[in-house]
Amino acid sequence: MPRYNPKEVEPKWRAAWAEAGVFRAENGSAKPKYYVMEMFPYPSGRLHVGHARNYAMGDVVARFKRARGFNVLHPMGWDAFGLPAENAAAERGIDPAKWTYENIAAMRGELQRLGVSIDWSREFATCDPEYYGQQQAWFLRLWKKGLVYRKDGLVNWDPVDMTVLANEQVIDGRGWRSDAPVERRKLTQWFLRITDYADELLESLATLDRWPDKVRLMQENWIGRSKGLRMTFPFAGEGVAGEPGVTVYTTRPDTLFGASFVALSPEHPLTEAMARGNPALAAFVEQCRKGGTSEAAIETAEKLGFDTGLRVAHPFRAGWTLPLWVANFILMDYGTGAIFGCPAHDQRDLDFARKYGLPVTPVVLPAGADPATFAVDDEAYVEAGRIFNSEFMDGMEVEAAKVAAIDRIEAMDLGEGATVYRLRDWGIARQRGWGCPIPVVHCEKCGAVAVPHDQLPVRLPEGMDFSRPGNALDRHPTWKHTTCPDCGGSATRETDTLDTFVDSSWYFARYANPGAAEPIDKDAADYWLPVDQYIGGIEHAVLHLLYARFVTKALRDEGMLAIDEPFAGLFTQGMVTHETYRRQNGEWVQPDEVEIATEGTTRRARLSASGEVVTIGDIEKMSKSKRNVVAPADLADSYGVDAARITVLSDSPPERDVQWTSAGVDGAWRLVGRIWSEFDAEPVIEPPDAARETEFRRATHRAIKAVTDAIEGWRFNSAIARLHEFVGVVRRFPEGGPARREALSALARLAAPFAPHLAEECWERLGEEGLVAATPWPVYDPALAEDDERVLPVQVNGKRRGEIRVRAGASESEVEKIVLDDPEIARRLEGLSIRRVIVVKDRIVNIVAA
RNA sequence: GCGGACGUGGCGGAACCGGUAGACGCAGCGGACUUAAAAUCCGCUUCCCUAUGGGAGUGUGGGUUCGAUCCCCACCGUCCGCACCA
Repeated sequence: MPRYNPKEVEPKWRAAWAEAGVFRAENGSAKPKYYVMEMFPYPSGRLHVGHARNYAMGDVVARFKRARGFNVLHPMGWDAFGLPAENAAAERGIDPAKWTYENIAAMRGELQRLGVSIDWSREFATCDPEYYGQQQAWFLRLWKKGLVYRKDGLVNWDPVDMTVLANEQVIDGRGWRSDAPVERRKLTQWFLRITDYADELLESLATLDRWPDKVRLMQENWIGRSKGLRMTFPFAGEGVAGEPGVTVYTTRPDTLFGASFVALSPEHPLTEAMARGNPALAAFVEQCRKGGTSEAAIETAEKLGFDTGLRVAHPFRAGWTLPLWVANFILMDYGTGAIFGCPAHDQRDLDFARKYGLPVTPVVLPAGADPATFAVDDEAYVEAGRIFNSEFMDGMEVEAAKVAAIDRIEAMDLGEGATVYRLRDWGIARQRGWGCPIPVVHCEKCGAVAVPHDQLPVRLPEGMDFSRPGNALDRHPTWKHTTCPDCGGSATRETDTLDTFVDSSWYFARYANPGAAEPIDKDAADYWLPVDQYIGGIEHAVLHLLYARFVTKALRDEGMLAIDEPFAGLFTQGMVTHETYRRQNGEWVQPDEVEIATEGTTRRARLSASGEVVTIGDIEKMSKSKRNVVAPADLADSYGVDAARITVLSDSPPERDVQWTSAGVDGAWRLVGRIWSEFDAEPVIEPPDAARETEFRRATHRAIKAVTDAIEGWRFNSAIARLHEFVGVVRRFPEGGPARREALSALARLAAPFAPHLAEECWERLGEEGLVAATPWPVYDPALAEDDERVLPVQVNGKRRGEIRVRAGASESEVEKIVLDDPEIARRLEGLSIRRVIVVKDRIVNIVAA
């Protein structure tokens, strides 16, 4: 009996699939559509097992849905702009486009080798001019509409990558890619008005019922809507020329009578105005700016303040004035960049007030506290209670008092109820050469002018110089010099390019018809969208998934899409992690270059080649930069693609992170061999035995049900466990006959989403027509999948004391009689009197006795 | 600090609605086949004890229930997100 030889079998079936075109999605088919996609990869050059796991998952779903009769769209593309290509260009002096397309070719080959059932006819890369030209087209439409704008402002500057970052790309004060501390810089920037959609982005999260709660919650927190009061404290006495007062935002207008100061952000325009004539204040502002961004400075969080000497008037009591401070803890980015401080009911204000000796007046009384003696010491009281010390609000609950305060301020014309968001507009310009050019020309006379539609795409030039840091597009000798589309005079092109998150914010719509002359083929998109199942990493919970939702809504309002949300279902798969290894000189080292020795409880790592000791670092997500990658190709070389696919899917539930170990591959390889040997075996000729046939058929139908349910519930690891069991069953019934044929037919089809090549080979050996990939999923007979006899455990006082056999569906009284007649149970009940017998149909019996 | 998730054998994990805890795999042990090994196949494998039986057991301590890995409360631990957000 020859062993299964994946090296011969696998390429044969991939060729057969390609020839038959079984994975081609048909626009407008009469079948129900199903759109499943994984987040497209950055073409780093090589697939690692994390990719393999991700795409294998999507492929299981795609193959399963296809077998269930759906017209499946399972596309693939490349998120191809970005810094690694520039870095490669800088290091090796090669063209980033060449580097990128070579990587794409290599990774496409690896993905194809994995046997993922992708419609390759729809493939594109975001660096294809045909793609980014269409992106430029819709970008200009949004500009025309006012959703794109330019603004001078403080931006997050990554000093290592030498580019601007969006707020979403700053993690703990550091660049999301470079990990370098982010600086604040003043720059003219391009923005997308995502805040126009803040409410809808928040509200429609509720419609995403097939998204993980965690992701919805993270987006909710990121948008950070809060309701409160925006109001102005007029200057009392001397003020700032031309300014009526200080406008603050608060969510606690109920505590206005507890106010003891008003404070401005160091970056507030009023602060800047005052600092011009006040060197001490200017020095304070400078001091705040210095410490402001570093992680350590935020952690220690010492409250610093500067008393401007000015005073503002409290709105509710004539003659009551509050001092105006500048304080380092007030963010210019949030609310109005100014607050009123109520130390008794806000911890931060309390810390500040204690430090600078400002009054602390409680105005919210906890239930049961004595208004005469209640005081706040070092801990602000932030819970519910009744308002006191507050004139017209006295006796109200907090929520009622908020309404009353807002009403009063509105009546006085000093402010109004307001909603404020944490979400900021999306800064989309990057000072990089390898990105989608912003299709705008700057003319001295006409200003910023859109490039006319018939001149799109604005293509990147060849021969950019990446050998120095900074924007290679900007310093290209000729590219930016052009003429103004309006007046024909000399003009320069915009040399900023778009954030790569723009590229990935609409690609799912382009797959519907990637050759369309418009950005989005409306008919095709109406047919395919929304994506039924999107699969990707949790790290994109806010960034990519928020941007894609926003762009979808913006394009919908342009009439380019008919959907409100791009992704009806989202699955966030776990990451594949691995230890990291680092040489003494700081270079990262790949796991396959390292040997690990265990001495007692300590583990030491050395380079296999030289014996040099390397440091064992943290367990992290596999990434090219840390070099802690394991290539699926190595697994596939030794065990075949199917075993590799089973390995990455079998050990852990899909949503969980897994620390990579090659241990599982032996089990996967055995499964492949065991399945094959059943198809390869000569059937044993035995006289028919009706009881055995029935038993076998029951097991087959149970297996079909179990595997089907597991796939539908995204329990791929359990589905594979059920396959293991089913092969064991098939093995115990070697006699040839209809039941065996039924079992083998089912086995091949159940295995197909996981081990598609093996399944085809088995299908052929069975003598079936056509490809498994184009064959309907097996259907189980419920009557066979359910046993007609049940083994019920019998408990006495909750402890298992025996079991009985009854027919399925036996009534309570029937079961009770059988239990009480059972001699073994009777022995257990000796000397006890039965209080109660609980029978759960087809499940369990519990006798309560004392 | 705020919000969330998770905690089950030597290991990865299973248990879908509150109903036999540990499916399936890995590793380990024993056996078959073999001159031998590999491969393959079969069996055992939560822990403890005075062992054809009994007891304990799903991070810890309580609670609800006939019955809790599952629900509730408190605590411990791990991980993730946000964080001077007014």
